[in-house]
Amino acid sequence: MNHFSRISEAELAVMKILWNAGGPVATGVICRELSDQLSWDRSTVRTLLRRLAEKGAVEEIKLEVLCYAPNLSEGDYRSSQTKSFLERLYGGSAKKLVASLVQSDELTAEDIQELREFLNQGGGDE
Amino acid sequence: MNHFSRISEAELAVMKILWNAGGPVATGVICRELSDQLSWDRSTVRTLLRRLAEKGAVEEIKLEVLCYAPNLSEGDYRSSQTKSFLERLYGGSAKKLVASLVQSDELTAEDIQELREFLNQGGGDE
DNA sequence: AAATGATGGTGACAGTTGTAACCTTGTCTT
DNA sequence: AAGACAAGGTTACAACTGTCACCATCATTT
Repeated sequence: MNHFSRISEAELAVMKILWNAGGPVATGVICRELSDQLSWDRSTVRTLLRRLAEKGAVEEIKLEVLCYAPNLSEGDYRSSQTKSFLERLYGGSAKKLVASLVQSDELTAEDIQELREFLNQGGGDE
Repeated sequence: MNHFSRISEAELAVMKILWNAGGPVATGVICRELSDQLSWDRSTVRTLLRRLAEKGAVEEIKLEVLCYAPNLSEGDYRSSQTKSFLERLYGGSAKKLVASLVQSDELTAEDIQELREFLNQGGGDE
């Protein structure tokens, strides 16, 4: 379930489009969107789509026209990436990560308050 | 200060050794350590060191023998990586990241307990 | 002295990633 | 019909990564 982990930076931008769309999206639509957003060439985007399909990260659907749909959810992807990121940089210590976030001002005082509440009420397991 | 961001996965293992050491570390020491830990060949490790030096991520120091020392701190690296990771996957919302950590089963009960304590005691600001 | 082992220099090679270009065919416009 | 476009197929190419191999030299051991 996580051998999709090898989604590259550029490929991720494509995935985001697919995640935001409800269903399958046509090649042309994806290309135009990324061309607008990031000035990527149609060829470039199609290469990324092809590679994602080869990796199994998206499904290629033949409708009127070629369409693509994600084979993994954004949530699942985020989870697996977060897990490996945590492992790689913080030796798996979520506390260290959060401490780092707090220290670098990525978390506002309100965020922290919210998180406290979140954790103190059923946020955790138990 | 963050054009070092392009440290690869394997290179990171080398950096960790350097970060853990107080001062410059000899090539041989690094190679032996990584050979033990990860069964990497001496050549492999030396290639990584060479590339890190080319990128400016480490300094090559000529003592009795070639030694290496990091050019950026682990903390700085973690910060910059965390920031970009946060941006890429959570649109910059640290709160979402933490919520995701808590919700997914990535954290053990103890992890969560630690986080609670961390946030409840001086963890936050104010 | 010859063999052994550590150190350093350099080259290589396949897989991944970013970034297209070129060509063909079907369709829509004029 | 002829030209302009969109869509799809295929190829390319350089930079980055993971993994070494080969070679020379210097010091140490036998």
